[in-house]
Amino acid sequence: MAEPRKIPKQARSVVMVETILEAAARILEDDGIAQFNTNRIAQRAGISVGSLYQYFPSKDAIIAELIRIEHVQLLEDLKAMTAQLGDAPLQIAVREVVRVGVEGQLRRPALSRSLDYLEPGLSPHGNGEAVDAEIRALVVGLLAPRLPRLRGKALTTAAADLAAMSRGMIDAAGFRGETGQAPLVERVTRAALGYLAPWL
Amino acid sequence: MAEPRKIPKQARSVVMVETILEAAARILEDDGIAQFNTNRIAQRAGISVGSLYQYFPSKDAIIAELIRIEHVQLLEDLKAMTAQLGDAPLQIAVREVVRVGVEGQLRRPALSRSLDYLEPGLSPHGNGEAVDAEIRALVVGLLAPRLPRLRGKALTTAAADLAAMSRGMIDAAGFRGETGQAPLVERVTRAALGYLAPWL
DNA sequence: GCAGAATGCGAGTTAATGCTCGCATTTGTA
DNA sequence: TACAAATGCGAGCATTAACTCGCATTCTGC
Repeated sequence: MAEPRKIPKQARSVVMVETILEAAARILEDDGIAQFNTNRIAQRAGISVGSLYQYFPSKDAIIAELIRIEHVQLLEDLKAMTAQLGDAPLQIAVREVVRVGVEGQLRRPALSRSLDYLEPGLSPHGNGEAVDAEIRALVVGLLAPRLPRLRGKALTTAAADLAAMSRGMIDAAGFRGETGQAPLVERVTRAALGYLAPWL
Repeated sequence: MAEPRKIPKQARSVVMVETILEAAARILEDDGIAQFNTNRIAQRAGISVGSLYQYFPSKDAIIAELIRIEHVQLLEDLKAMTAQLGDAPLQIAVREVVRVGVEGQLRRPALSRSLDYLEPGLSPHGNGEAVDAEIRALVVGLLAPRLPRLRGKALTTAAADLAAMSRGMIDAAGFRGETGQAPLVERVTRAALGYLAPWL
């Protein structure tokens, strides 16, 4: 999974990259992982496979880029939320993190679920790792000052557990067709706070 | 995904079915989903593709059977546990359900994760649905008498949420290489009880 | 307007893989 | 032993899909 062969310089090629990614996303949403192939992406995008391979070295690179974009979006949303948070207590902080997560995953539920399922299949050390590390660090940064007794390995484990349980519940809810966000935020928040209770 | 063409009648063919399933499981564990194909399964099982297709009508049928076996095992473990449970309080009941789930998923963590990942890709209405319904009913049957105020839609949603959060956390723990079960059981139980707290 | 760079094309190549089919071998039964 | 049913085989067919490559078109700077 090397870099794209060409880096878009002209406006039309920038548009093309966006068109490819949006077509890929729609195929994951509408047709599912099994139908996700480069020929179909090109067709849906209204371009040729050749053009696709000008900007993405492989099919996996397209998936990786979709995941990266989603994670970057999540990171930005989390940063914006954190800025508003001040020194709010743990209950509020956790609820806000969960809310940002739910909003992000339910924006395009089928797409998010597909990407969650595809993620572990990608090459272990993509360049999206940096973004993920930043997300983990941000969550740890929210928990640590509010739970002084939670530190060391338990702290990173907690961040991983909270992420895993949220993702699991949100994916399942999206799969069941749940669209209302508020009740889901409440449920996930309860579970998360229950998890963290011993350190409160 | 129809029934197998032939139903094993002689001992050797029963052995063959088991050999095929075990080979398929090992490929999922050792080589990953990408390498999971019928030719490789036959090779690893030391039999021919033709023989494989005598007993499984398609590749998906093999996956479905692996999932079904795992779910049947889970159901039996849950039943055995329930029989021992008596009228233990909610905290104990939840911990025991979680423990059975953790033990089941961490018995062969990589396999369970692969199957979790493959499950949604299968044809929607496989015959494994009956087992799943029984599992859900059993969990509901454990929760309902201990949480009288939890009923109706909230009850089934709770069962689904608890399953999703457990699976998410356990899969992630397995992925990180966590092998000790007791700490994981504790963490998942805390989250589950936190989720259920409003109805206590 | 022109040259060259950038972009775009899509038929074709190549490899992987799900699955079939006609035949060979083994097993159960009389 | 004789026979049929059950089981087993694996070369090969058919399809799918990732990816290439030589050529056509469009844009940019001078």
